[in-house]
Amino acid sequence: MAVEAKPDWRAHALAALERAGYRSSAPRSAVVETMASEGCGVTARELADRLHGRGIGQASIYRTLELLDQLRLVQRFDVGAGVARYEPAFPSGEHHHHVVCDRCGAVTQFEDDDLERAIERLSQRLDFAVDAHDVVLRGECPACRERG
Amino acid sequence: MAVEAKPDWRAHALAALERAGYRSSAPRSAVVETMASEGCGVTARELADRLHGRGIGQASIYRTLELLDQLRLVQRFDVGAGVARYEPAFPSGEHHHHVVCDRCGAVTQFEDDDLERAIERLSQRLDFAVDAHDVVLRGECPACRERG
DNA sequence: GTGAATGCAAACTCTTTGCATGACT
DNA sequence: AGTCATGCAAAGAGTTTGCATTCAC
Repeated sequence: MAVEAKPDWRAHALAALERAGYRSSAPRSAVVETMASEGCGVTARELADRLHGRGIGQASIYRTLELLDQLRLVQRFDVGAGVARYEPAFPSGEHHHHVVCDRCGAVTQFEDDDLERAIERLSQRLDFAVDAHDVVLRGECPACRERG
Repeated sequence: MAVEAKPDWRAHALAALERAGYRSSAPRSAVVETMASEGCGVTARELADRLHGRGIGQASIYRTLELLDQLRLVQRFDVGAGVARYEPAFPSGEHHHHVVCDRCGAVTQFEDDDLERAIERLSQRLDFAVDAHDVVLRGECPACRERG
């Protein structure tokens, strides 16, 4: 738990917010703080549940997440079920994708250069100006497989 | 409009429902019918709006879509915004993925063998027993690009 | 006739918004 | 002081569920 997200996303995010002219406030800091320690695949509701005890309203959570998303400080993704998940995004542009367990809902991440290359080549032959992509794999996680 | 989905998904779907022991009913037929003619990327709400005039309740639409999804007769996917989209699925397993325009929301489909191969290779080195995948690209569609 | 399927409406969940209050610069 | 940002609560949108009724077999 509480493993710090790689380079120091927390500081990066707070600096970016200030640079963009947004005020520093308790809710914003708390969201950044929690996402930095929480890491991958947090939902707004989870953040809200955790931060409500500190007197932070859910509206601020959603507003902060929207803000962070606009500034490209977090990446938003869906694994179905109509709940948005968020995770820290790094300026380097490096990223990963997700595998979801159909039985227990567990979300794990992975990276794959071949996949990235295939998507890049593919993007060039499409009419669209592609600037982002999401890949979600579905299946059974190791734990559920063992359970039969 | 009303272009028939390739091999005859309509007949295939109705037969599969019957074979699985489900009763034939007006709502189920209407959903299959509409999806066959509508094709790619329909939302439950769109179906409901269209079929409500024929005295079909939205609950039946959702229930039928869930059923078709379980039987793998439709593929469900999300392009964000928290709305589920559905489209006919073929037993051959052949499928495609989607590009979404960030500006106007237009959804287009594409296929790519390289991409499929990359995902297959990748799936084998993961702990998960992967049995499905979704890929969503995002960007600007040709029309929006021209508009600047 | 009997049980499955339906339609309606209410309930739920996630997310967004209006507005008065409070906080940062 | 002047705004920007917050919290609360209500409103929205999409989807699910309970239940009496209807329909397929």
